[in-house]
Amino acid sequence: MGDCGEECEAGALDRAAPPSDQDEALAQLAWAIAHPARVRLLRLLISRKACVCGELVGLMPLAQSTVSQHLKILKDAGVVQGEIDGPKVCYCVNAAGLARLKELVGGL
Amino acid sequence: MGDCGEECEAGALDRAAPPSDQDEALAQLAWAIAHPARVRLLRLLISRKACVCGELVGLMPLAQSTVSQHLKILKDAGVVQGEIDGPKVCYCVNAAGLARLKELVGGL
DNA sequence: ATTTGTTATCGTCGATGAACGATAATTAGA
DNA sequence: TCTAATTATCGTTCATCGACGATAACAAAT
Repeated sequence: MGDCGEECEAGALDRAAPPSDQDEALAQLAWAIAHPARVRLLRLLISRKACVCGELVGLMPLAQSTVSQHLKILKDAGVVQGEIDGPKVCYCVNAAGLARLKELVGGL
Repeated sequence: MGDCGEECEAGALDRAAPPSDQDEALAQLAWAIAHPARVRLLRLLISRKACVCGELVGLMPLAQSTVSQHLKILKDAGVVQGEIDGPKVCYCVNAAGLARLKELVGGL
């Protein structure tokens, strides 16, 4: 499994450096999908099984306000996007945000 | 950007289904890296700039107990692995866990 | 203008996260 | 055995999350 055999000492590296922007960006994106409900919402939007908020609510075992909160979190993180469509709101994936998430995770 | 133009209605899908195992697994892994300090720790271990807990502490602007907690979280999530090496503990990446994270995120 | 339907926000509550200092546990060496 | 060094755990404090019901905000139709 893990190969911790050889000693590996810290090279010349900033001592106690503050978190880098990349670290913060990844942490923020990861946090957006760090909840089963949000993962589910994201998957539903990706598969385009549903777009309108009301439909999403119907597919989740959660109250409308709770789903709205989760959608807001996904939106604030830039993973999801919402367009007003009459009295309803049609959510869809923000391709750029999702790509960035994949890129940052893949680049680990 | 987003193409929310066409209507997409929900097909035949379980109403209010509980979160699937995959959703929970991804959420759990994502949560492990949903904090800048943990991302940084993971990056340090990936680049093998440091393995021993003490060195990691020296590279973070956090108390020893806090770093230990974050390492425990990463370990519990299966992203990191620790082997006892004398009085010290040598941490290293759990390749399988990291691969699973990448796989789940990439599969979105 | 009023009503109806849809979504966002507010306020609250219980649970959990994040940080720290202090202390225990463990191991190697004197 | 006792000490020194390293790491994990405990207990506390403050802040934030997650969930809900209730209510406000908004658009369309009557």
